[in-house]
Amino acid sequence: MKGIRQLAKHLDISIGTVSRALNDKPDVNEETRKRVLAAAEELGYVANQSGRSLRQGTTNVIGLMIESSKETVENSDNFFLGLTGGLQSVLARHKLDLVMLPCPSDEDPYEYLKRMVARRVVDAMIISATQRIDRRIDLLVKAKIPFVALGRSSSGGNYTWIDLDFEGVAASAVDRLVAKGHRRIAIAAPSSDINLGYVFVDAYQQSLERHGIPYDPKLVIRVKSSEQGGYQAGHELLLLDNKPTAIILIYELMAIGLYRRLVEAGVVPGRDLAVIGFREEPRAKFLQPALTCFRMSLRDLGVELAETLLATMPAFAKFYPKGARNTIWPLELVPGESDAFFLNP
Amino acid sequence: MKGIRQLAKHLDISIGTVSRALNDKPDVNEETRKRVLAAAEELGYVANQSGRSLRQGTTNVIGLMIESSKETVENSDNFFLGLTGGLQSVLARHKLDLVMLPCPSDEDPYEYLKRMVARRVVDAMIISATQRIDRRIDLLVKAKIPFVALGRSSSGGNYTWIDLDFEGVAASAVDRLVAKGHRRIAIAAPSSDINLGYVFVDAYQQSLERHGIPYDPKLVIRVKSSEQGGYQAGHELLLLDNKPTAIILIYELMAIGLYRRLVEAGVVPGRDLAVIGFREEPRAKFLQPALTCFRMSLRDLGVELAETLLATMPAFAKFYPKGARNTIWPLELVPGESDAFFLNP
DNA sequence: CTGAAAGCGCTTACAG
DNA sequence: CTGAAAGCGCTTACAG
Repeated sequence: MKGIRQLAKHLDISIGTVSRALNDKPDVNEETRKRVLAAAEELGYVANQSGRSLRQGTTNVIGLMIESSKETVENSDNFFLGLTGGLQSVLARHKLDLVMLPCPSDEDPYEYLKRMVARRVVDAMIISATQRIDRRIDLLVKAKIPFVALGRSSSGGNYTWIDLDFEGVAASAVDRLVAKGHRRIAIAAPSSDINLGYVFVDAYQQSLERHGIPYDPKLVIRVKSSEQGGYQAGHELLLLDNKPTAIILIYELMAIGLYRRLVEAGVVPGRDLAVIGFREEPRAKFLQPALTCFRMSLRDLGVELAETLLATMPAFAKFYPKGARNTIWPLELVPGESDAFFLNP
Repeated sequence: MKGIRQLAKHLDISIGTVSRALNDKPDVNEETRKRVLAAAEELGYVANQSGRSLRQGTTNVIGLMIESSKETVENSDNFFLGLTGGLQSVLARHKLDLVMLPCPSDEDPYEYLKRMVARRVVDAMIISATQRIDRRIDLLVKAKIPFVALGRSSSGGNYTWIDLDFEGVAASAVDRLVAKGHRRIAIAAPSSDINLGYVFVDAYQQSLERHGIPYDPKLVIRVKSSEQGGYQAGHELLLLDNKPTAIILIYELMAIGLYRRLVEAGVVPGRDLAVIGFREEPRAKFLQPALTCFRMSLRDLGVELAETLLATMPAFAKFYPKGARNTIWPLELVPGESDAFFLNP
């Protein structure tokens, strides 16, 4: 089976009718439609996507751009794979397919995205790991490609995004620690220019202020968002003159490295130092003592991302009356033992 | 900037010349080529992929199919993301792009692949997690789509694959344990129909035989390929009447769950029970005592996969004289402490 | 309800 | 070296 032409010839009808039957258009004789569908199934005919795309001006493919830097590969969990389930469950309603576009680590993400967008391989894009200044957003806005960003940014003006509730996490963590008597609370923040670092540190600062605790820049420890970064954070923390009694982590895998460094130094998390981790993570689950952290559903986030994205696409907006919007995605506290103790005054 | 037509008009030359200049064809005036490239860069013109694909009959896209079952999402590490670096470094030589195609968990992988193949969204495919009987392979062979499978299978006859050296791992693990005095060696094997399970158990059996150790089916513990599976394996091992003194794991994350169950039972890995894990994994690195396991480079495997795939593609075979082939990918033993003790006779 | 035809944006023989 | 034209495989007004 080659193309629609052969299928039409085989059925002895025109290609127009075959196309209409296959695409569920009205005004096709039911009998004819059945014959066409049966023959297509039998001969394994499926319309060539390039032909469709060219004619329709739409690819019916949604791209999820992922950055596969060495750091991401070694340290990220399956964050993106976790999103795909929710994304696909929504996209499937509209017969849209999801493809993941891994940006090569030696290619500039901006150039990569530009190329993908210009070639029109997808109808819309999901980007993530937004930077404080992120030219990708300006690019997408300017190219008028529907998109949603997982993460806020200073770039792009009024674009559509969903972001995790870093403010809520920071406030909740600080409140919890202060309630247990902590006043010197450190934070491990990313050394990169990723936007969430700014948001998190700001929120941390404001939370301290609410409790009348002076902000000490020495307690903001800048490290890589990785297990190694967590180890490094532990290391630097131990070198501080006026040691903090608690630390809040901004990235899930940091906890593993941090615990490791603390154990080496004979410091017991949850007894000598209070630790609050970020996102609950299968890999960090077995840490002893159990890590206090925050829970969210990647699947639900995927659903929200997809529905928000579709709301920005002219062809689907009507199904999503909530419209393109900006959403702060909540996380739920999961109390553990890593911050259970009360500080003696 | 819309299409090649506008670009040509802007330059006041024909679209044919524009196309030839952009595609590095010979017989284009150097001056003209420069003008075209400059104008394309300036106006941000990149050829529409659908138009190219339709005309050329090739998409210049390679698909990497990944299955995103709940189990994979929660437990697999970034195995696939780890491959992309190596894959892309080879594909970039030929201006081929890599897309990851995540099969929705509620869709049959066979149907998903069939749809992707029929729509001609990719020129060639990489599949993985091959089953003992895997209809996807028959499908790809029949459809004459170039492909390479990461994993052997009984299906498909003489197809192109790369697979890990499970035989070598099993032999090396058994030899090592026997040398330390072990005679009752258990193995945690996958409960699914994935082909590597068969290969691994067979190799384990043969290795025992070489040492004249009788095969005891009770020592083959079938569990899920996950951290939880490892926990379960530990649990079942502890219930055995005639307990093994050693266990070989077939999946990297099992070690974490196994350790957890052993610790609960007061059984110390590396003292009371010898443990040999499978692939070295960042997440399992911090296990105490350090896990004896096997190392491989995902990046190098990605390179090998890409080069093998290209050898199966008529347009690129000439660059890869080694041709389409079947490769057993070696792993290197990384000695740890988890099996360091000698068994008292 | 169906068919004939146009045209989506490209690349590529072919002619000059 | 360049231009004019055909045609890749579809979908979709348009005519009947």
